[in-house]
Amino acid sequence: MATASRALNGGDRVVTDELRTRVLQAARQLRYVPNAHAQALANRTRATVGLIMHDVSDPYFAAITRGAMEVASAHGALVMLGSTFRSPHREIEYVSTFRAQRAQAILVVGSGFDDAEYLEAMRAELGIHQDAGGRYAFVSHHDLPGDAVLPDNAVGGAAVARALLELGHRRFAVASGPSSLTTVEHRVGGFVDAVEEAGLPRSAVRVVEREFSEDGGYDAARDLVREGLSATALFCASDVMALGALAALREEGVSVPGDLSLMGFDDIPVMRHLAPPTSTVSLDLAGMGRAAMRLVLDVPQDGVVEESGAGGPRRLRFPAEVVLRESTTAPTRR
Amino acid sequence: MATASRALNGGDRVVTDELRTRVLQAARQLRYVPNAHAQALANRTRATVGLIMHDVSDPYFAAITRGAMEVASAHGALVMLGSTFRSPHREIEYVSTFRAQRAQAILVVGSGFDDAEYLEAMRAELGIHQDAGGRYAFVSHHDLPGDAVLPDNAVGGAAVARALLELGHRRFAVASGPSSLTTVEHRVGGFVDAVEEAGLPRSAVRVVEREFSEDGGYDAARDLVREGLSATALFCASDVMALGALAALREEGVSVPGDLSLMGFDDIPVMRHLAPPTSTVSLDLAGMGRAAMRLVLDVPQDGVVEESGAGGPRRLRFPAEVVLRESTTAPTRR
DNA sequence: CACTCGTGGGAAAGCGCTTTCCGGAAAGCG
DNA sequence: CGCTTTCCGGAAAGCGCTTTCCCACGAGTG
Repeated sequence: MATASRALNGGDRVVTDELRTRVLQAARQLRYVPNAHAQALANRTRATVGLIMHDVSDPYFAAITRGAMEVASAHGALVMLGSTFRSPHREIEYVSTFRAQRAQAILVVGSGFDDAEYLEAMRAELGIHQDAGGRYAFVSHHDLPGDAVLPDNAVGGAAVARALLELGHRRFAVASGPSSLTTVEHRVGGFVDAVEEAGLPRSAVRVVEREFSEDGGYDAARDLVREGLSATALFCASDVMALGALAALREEGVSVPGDLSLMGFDDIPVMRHLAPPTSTVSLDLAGMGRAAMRLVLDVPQDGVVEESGAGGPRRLRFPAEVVLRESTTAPTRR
Repeated sequence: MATASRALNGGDRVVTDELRTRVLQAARQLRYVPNAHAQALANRTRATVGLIMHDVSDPYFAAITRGAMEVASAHGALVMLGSTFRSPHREIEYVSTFRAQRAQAILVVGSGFDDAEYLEAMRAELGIHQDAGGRYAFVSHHDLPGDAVLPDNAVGGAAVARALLELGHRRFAVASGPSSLTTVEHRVGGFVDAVEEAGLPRSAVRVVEREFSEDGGYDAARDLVREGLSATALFCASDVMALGALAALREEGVSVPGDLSLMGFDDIPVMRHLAPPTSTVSLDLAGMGRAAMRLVLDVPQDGVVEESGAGGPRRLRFPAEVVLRESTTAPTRR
C-alpha cells in the first residue's frame, strides 16, 4: 500500500524504477482511480473551490464563471457550483456545504445583500472556513471584508453620466435594481453624483427601482413611458435590465435612440447585436473570473493591478469603460 | 460518537429526546459541520453529480445548466462543473475526475465527438463508473449508449426547411458546424432531407462547415456572401452561429430579411431582441436540464414524455418548434 | 420471582487512503 | 572486518465519520 501510494503520487520518498513501473502498470490495467474522499480525508485538504452565484444562465455570471473555469481547469482544481437564485438563505447554506466539503476556497460572485442578519451569518461562516485554513474571495462587490475582485462600478456610472451629458442630454431616467444590492447602489450612485456635479438639480434624474433582471428592466421602462417620459436618456443598471427595457420600449412604440437614448452596463456579448446595437459600459468579465480564481488558488496574476492595503485584504480593480454604440445620440427635441 | 452521529442524521435507530437535543445544541454551539469526505468514505456515496459541458458561458449550455441546478438545489445534490472547451481529452479527464470523487451521477451535456478512440475511452470510463454503482446520462445527443435527454434536432431541421419552403424559398444556404458533431449532423441532415423530399435537387442547398461558434457563424456568412450568394435564406445550425452570421451580414451590407431570410436553432433568450428579431427553433433548454438532472437523481419526471425501450436506455424527447420572427419573409427577387 | 425481550448507549471495526515509523540490506568508514 | 549510516519496502496508525455488535437496564410474562 505505502509503496503504491508513493509510486502514484511521487511525494516524500523515492521508489525504485522497477517497482514504480510495476505499480503504474497495474494501476492502468485496473483502471484504478484513487478515491478522492479518502485522499481528502488523509490529506485534510483538496484542490476544490466552491463558486457561489445567483444564476449561471445570467450572461453576466456566465462570463465570470467561464473565466474562473479556465484558470481552475489549468490548475487541476475542481469547481463546485452553487446557484442561489438570489436567496440569501441559500447563499449561506452553500458556504456551509462547501465548508463541509473542506473546499480549499470559496468564491462568492455577485452583489451581496444589505441585511444585517445575513451579513452576520455570512461573516461567521466564512470566518470558520478561514480559521480552518480555507481561502475565500468576492467578485463584483460585497460588503464583507476579504479579498475581492471589483469592477469600477461608481466610476463607470459616472462615466455614463458624463458621456450622456456631453451628447447634450439634460433629463435622465434610471432603471435601477434594488438599492440594497451594492453593485446597483454604486452604479446608480456614481451616475447621480456625476449629474449633480455637472450642476444639474437632483430632480434631473428620475430613478425607478425594480427587480435586477430582464423582467425588472421591462417593468421599469414600461412604467417610465406610461407615466409620461420627460427624460431623453435611459440608463439601466445592467445590460440584462437594458434587454428588458428595450423590449418594453419597442412595445410602447418608443424609438431608440430617436425618442430615447439607452445605455446599459456590463457589455455582455449580445449588446452589440441588438436593435439598435446598444451602448454600455464594458467590463472584462472573464478576466475578473480568472483573476478571482487566481486569487484564491494563490497563483500569480498577470497584468492586473492590485490595490492592497499592507497586510489588509487584497483588492483587484477592473476598469469600467463606456462603449458608445447606436443606441445613444444627441437628444432630438420632441 | 455513535450517539452523536445518530442524533444528527436520524437514521437507523432512536435516540432519546434529551440526548438528541443536547447533541444538537452542542453542534450548533460549535458550528459543527460534518466532514463530507469522511461521510462519503463511510457511506461509500454522496449526493453529488458531475456536469460536463463545453462552456457555461455559451447561452445554450447556460440555460441547460440553469435547469439542472434548479433540480439539484431542490434535492440537495452538489454539482461539480467540468468545462471541456471542446476538448475530447478534457471530457474524458473530467469523467475520470468525477469517478475519483465517487460522484453519484455524471451528466454529459452536448454533442460528443465522432472519433473512435474518444468513443472507446469514454465508453470505458463511463462503464467503470456504472459498474461502481454510478449513474450517467447525456443531454442533447451523444453516440454512446445510456439514458439521454434529446431534442428533436432532425425534426426541427426539417421543420425549418418546410417553413422556408412555404414562404417561397427555393435556394438555401446552411451555416453548419463540423459534421462530426451529432447535433449538427441531425439538424442539417433533417433540413437537407426535407428540402429533397419537397422535390428540389440536392444542389438547392449550399452547406458550409465552420466552427460551431459565433466566430464560425461569422466566417460562414461572410464567405457565403463573398462567393456570391444565390440563396434567399440562410439556416444556421445554432443560434450562437446565427449571432455571428448576423454580424457578418450587417458588415457585408446584406439586409435581413430583405436580401436574405435568416433562421437559427435553439431559441436562446436573446434571439427575440436582435435586429431583426430572429426566427429560430425553440427548445425548452432549462426543461431539458431539469429532466436530465431528474433522470440521474432518479426522481420522477413531470410531464415529460418518455420513450424507453423495455429495459433499454431511457430517452426523453424534447420537441423542437419553429418560431417565426421578423428575420424571415417571402423571398424578394433581386 | 426467574426469565425473556425490547430499548438505547457506547465500544470498535472499517471506509481507502497518506505518512510515520520500523527494520533489513547495502554502502561507507576507520 | 566490525561498526555506523543510508536507503527503501512494508507494517501500522490515523484522518472523521457510520454502522454493527455487544451489553446493561427496565419492563413484561407465566
